[in-house]
Amino acid sequence: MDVREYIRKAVQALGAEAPFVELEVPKVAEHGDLSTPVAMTLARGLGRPPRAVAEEIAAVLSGEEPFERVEVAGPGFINFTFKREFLYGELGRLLKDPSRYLRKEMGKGQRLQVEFVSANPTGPLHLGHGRGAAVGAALSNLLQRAGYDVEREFYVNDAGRQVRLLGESIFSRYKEVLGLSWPFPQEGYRGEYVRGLAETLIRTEGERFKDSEFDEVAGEFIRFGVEQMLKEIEDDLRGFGVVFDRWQSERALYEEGLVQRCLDELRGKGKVYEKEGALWFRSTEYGDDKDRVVIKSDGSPTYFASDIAYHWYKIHRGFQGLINIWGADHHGYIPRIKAVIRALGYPEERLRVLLVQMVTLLRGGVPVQMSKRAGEFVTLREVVEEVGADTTKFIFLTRRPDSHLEFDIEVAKKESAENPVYYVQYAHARIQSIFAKAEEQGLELGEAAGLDRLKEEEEIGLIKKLLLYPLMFEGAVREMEPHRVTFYLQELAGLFHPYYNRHRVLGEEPGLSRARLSLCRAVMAVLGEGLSILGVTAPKRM
RNA sequence: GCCCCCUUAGCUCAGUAGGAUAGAGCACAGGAUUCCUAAUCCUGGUGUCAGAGGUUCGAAUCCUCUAGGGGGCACCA
Repeated sequence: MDVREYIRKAVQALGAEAPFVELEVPKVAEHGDLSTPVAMTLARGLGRPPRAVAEEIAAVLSGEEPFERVEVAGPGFINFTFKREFLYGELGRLLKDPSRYLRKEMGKGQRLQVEFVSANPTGPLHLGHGRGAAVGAALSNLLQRAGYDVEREFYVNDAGRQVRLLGESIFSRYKEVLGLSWPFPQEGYRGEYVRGLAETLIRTEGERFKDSEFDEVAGEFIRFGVEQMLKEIEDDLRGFGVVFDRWQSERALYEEGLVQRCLDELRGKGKVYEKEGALWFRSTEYGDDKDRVVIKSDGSPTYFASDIAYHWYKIHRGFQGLINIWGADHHGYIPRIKAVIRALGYPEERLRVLLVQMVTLLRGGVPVQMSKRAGEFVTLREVVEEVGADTTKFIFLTRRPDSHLEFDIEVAKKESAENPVYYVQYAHARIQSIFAKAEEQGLELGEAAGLDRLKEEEEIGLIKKLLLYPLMFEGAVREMEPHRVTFYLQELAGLFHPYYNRHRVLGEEPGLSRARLSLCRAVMAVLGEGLSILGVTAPKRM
């Protein structure tokens, strides 16, 4: 239903140009099925009153095939009402090839990389990581359906201080379990899982590190810890239904000389310089507050060094767009990384950073106390086990990522009967069940036919909503906002359930039943498509 | 001190690229099932869009200031 094309042509007939034709669904039914304020936007440039421009555009459009009525209203809106035959025709197209109708080609095979979660492999994933995972996965799915070639990547910070602290924490527990002692590192990881790791190590490696100093065996402890934690993280993510295409190790960036090569390139471009024994990156040249240290005066690299190399490497791997999904606490880091992109000679739009805000965990309205230092926190795994992956994801995806989220475990569970996710899934399951019944009754499903039998108000409403999916989809892709899908699905289910209650699909005269089955099939296809974007299951039975 | 994000109904949140009379769910009250799944449906009302200025035909949306909440400002990661 590309109404935009009609409008664009009509605008051109006036000798004007509309780079983007805004379309909206009017809040009031009297304003038609769809509306555009384009005349008002153009009026200024044309130096003419908005209503006059609107009248002229409307005059051109009123002859076009899809429209029953084209009206000018208010300050200069153009309101469209579709012909029934047009709606049936579009529904037929949707049914004929749902994925073609529902997945608008926007990416043209452009390669995009979405990097998300990227939690330090020093502990289990917590709920905040879960939010990033849900958003990242849904966004990736969304972009993929828009024709982008998407890679999902997890960046593993397996170099540097944090993993060393993990190693030493394990080492200390290792000694402790063996009845020896080793001072626990100041900022070590105090969670119970560290003791578990130490015990595992004793089981597999025995007591052979018993008399060692940490420095002698640091490499082994770090490698072991990282490996175990990564395994656990990957498991947790799988349990959450989130899978990555690629895991990029930070350590590998060093080992393969990529950090060095990248810094050399920057040096060649004059973007880094030596001062006071350290190597600095000229980020002020790109609007950052101050230049940033890349290599410290003791010769060791900062985190920034590998992050520079990492982004350099991503671009060199041929991605036209990089999307980073970060926790909001990293937002101060954005100007620095953008500066890197520009210093390397690429437009900063090459990188888009989406921030995901913090999650406050509640249980029955009371905040759950978490102490990172003491290693006490509620893990993603625990929440998924208690609440379920579908519900957890759905809750994450019913909020804008950049606003704080209160996640009340009790509410998420208690609501389970009236939880939004079930509301949507239930619509899907109900339709499945109608089909099962129809099959029992030997009713031919076959090709969509007799759609013009759908005359009930609820049916017309459903059809219109279905046909709006592409408009929603396009907006969600453009703005990279998967939560729009979530809201759309709730609205669609909100039209289906009343319809289901008021009208019967089966048991009507066969022609009508077949038409209604077709409508149901379309609703199911759209629900299924949307849920698959969100990574939420579409159950056949509930 | 400087910077970023947030503030919309009792609660949790939407509000699509500046558009018309600001919306859902929850909660609350009452009702619907001999019939395709009652995880459903129907009927009830709710707003100083944090506040004050500004930009314009038009602002919850853009700009400035103020208040409140969160986060960030290292040769930390």
